[in-house]
This record gives sequence, structure tokens and C-alpha cells, in this order.
Amino acid sequence: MSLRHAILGVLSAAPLTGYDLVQYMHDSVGYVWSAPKSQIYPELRKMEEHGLVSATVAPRGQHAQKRIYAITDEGAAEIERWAANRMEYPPDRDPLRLKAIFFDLAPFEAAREQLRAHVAHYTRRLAQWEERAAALRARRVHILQRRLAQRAPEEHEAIIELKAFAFEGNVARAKAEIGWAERGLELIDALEARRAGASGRARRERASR
Amino acid sequence: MSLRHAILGVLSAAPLTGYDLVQYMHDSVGYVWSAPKSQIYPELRKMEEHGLVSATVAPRGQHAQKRIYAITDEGAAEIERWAANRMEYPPDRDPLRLKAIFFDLAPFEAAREQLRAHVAHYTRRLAQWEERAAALRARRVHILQRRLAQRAPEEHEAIIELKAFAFEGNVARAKAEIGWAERGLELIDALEARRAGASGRARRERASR
DNA sequence: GTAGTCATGTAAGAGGTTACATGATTAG
DNA sequence: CTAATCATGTAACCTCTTACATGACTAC
Repeated sequence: MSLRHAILGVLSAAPLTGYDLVQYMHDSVGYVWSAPKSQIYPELRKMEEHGLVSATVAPRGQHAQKRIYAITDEGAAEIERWAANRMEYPPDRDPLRLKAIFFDLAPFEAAREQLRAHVAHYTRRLAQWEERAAALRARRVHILQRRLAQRAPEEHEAIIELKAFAFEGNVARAKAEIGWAERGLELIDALEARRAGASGRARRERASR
Repeated sequence: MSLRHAILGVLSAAPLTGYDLVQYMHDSVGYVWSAPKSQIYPELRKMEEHGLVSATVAPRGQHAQKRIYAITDEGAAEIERWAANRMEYPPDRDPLRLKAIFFDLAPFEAAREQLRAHVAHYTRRLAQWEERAAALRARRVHILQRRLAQRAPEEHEAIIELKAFAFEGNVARAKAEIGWAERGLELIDALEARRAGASGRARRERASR
């Protein structure tokens, strides 16, 4: 139930509309737990039924309305319980690594393309994650400001550093992925060079028999 | 549809029973794409319907039977097509990193425990993944031997090195995760020390007003 | 007026988890 | 004869994806 806890975590900083949550689950928290709106709106309704959040209907212009969700005491207790308890690790499931296991079923050039895309993908992610950590440290993040406003000043540094630290985990992973893919590109070059030599030799050997 | 391709990939080396596949999806290929038997048996039936694999019923002892699944030409074409095409990256979703974002909602000691568990988890995985890469290079892996038997000797080195390389991606990731968690433990020690100092100062300041 | 943003959903289907269920075979 | 392994599933439930659907508000 990570989506539920992601939402509770964000709402623990400030009350928000479903629409706001959709943005957060796409941009900021979404960098580590993404979810589409088709999941978020129904989940908020379920959480309301369970008493984890409470909705206030607020006007929007003349004719429209919006629902602002706030975390309840029960919701706050739940997110704290979740944060304090050890979490099971999900089974490993990485489609790109699976593909890498079967690179021998495709031409070298296809493997190269996938690895180049891997470098490109994680280079983009790396920039996003680094920017996020920097924005947190610079207190440029609106939701962080709202959270800090609720907490004692002595806690502020710890809150910021812990959140930035989380994104640095993704930064470290991105760097590991880029390094791996680059080593893969070198490996493929080496294998291709050796194969060209080997098949040349094999041809000559067959010819000389 | 990664499960389907994981199965096709394994069957491209040799025909196997559902039971065998269950082991592979738990032990070896399962290190990068795990699946329970409740998913594998029905999936094999669906793949059979779609003509990607064909089953042969073989006797087992006096009264029992087993179904041996072999990849068809259509299945082989499909796995090759999949291997050659670029793959979309799934959305980011990492429950532990999500939790790390909300470490500020729990006591320092709870965060420490989770990070120690993180080190322990990836240390175990690291050993498994390294062992797997070593076993492939030593040709100690049965399914690899069966695959090599179908391929030209000039290709053997490339097949082995590419498969070991895939697991080395997980090795690199595990090392990054361990390093991250260890830096987190140091960070928490530092924050706790500073907070102890800060809250002492805050108390003294309040008292002196 | 119109494009972009704000705002909230539904529905069908695919993929994955957990628990339940059964029985033959083989090695000791 | 008994425990471990071989062998194959079903069912209920939860999560996530993809596509569809609607309409008010705001800045230009």
C-alpha cells in the first residue's frame, strides 16, 4: 500500500486537492513513487472512507468546487506507524536487466542501442534527482516550506537533509546504471572485435581443410 | 509482458516443464524477474494458445504425467523481436526510497534500523548476483550449457560475457545501495549529535529569558 | 474567443500476490 | 513408511495501466 502512504506523507505537510496530489505524484514524490490520476482520485475517496483523510469542499470561482483533503489524526498515526516499521523488500523485477540477460538473442547493434538509451534515460533522471536534492537544500520546495512551518526550528536541518538524502539514493543508482551501461558498450565493442577475428579465423580454417 | 519474455528466453535454451520454469523464475532469471507459480502455469497455457510454445505430455513414473514446453518458431521470432527492440522504461516506484523521503516522520532509531536492514538486504543480494556471474563465467550453469550446445563455438564467449554483464548491473546497483545506506547511517549520527547540541542550547535560551 | 490550466472522475483489462488444493514419485 | 521433491493448478483480491469523459476558470 505504498500509494496510500505516499499520499499520507504529502498530506502530512499540508492539506491539498486531488489535483495538487496528482502533480506531486508526477513531479516530486513521483520521482520515487509515481501514480496516475486514475489511481489517485479513487484512492483519496477510499482513504476518506477509512478515516485517514477528511475532505472539505471549497468553492472555485463562481460555479465550480474542489475538495481539499487534510490528514486526520488517524492518518497521521498510520503514516508514523508505517515510517517507524521495517518494510519488506518487493521481489526483484527489472525489465531492462531481463532484456540484458537475453542480449545474446539480438544483434550487437540492438544491444548497443538499448545501452545508449539506458545512459540517456539515467542521465535525464540523474539531472532531475540532483536538482530535487538541491532544491530541497535551498528550501525552494513549496511543500517543504509548509512542512517546516509546522516543525520546531531545531528539526529543520534534519528534515531537509533526510529528504535530500533520499533523492541522493536515486542519484547513486543513476550513476551506477550509467557506469554499467558504458562498460557494456565497451564490452560489446571488444566482443565484436574478437568475433570478427574468430570468424575470420574459422573461415580460413574451414577453407584450408 | 515481461513474464512472457522471461519464459520465452529461458525456453529458447531448452524445453522445460512448468515446474522447471518455476525454479528458474525463483532462482536464476528470478534474480531479475521473479514470478510465482500461480502466474507461471496459467501463462504457459496462454502462450500455448497463442502458439508461442508447444507442450508435449511425457510420462512421469507409472501413473503421473508432465508437460514439457518447447519454444515454437513463432515464439523464437517473438523473443528475438523483443530483444532487438528498444524498451520503454517503467515509472519509478521504489518503496524503500519512498520511506526514506519520510524518515523525518519517525524516530532516528527507526531510520537507522531500516538502513541497517537495507545494507543487510543488498549484501545478501550482492552475494547472490556475484555468485551468479561467477557461475556463468565458469560455465557451471546447466541452462547455459544447453544454450551453448545450440550455438556456434565462436559465439560462446559473447553469450557468457553478456549474461554475466547483466548480473553485474545488479552487482553495481547493490554496491550503490549499500554505500547510500552507510552514508545515511553517518548522516543520522551527525544529525542526532547536532540536534542534541541544538536542543540543549534551545532549552538554555528559553530558561534564560 | 481560445488555449492552457484547474478540477474530478469512470471503466476495462492486464499483471501480480496470497492462500488454498491435490496427488504421484523417489530417496532414505 | 515417511519426508522431500516433482508436478500442476484455482480463486479471490489488490494494484496499476490505458483510454475515455467532462466541464469550469483564467490569462491573453
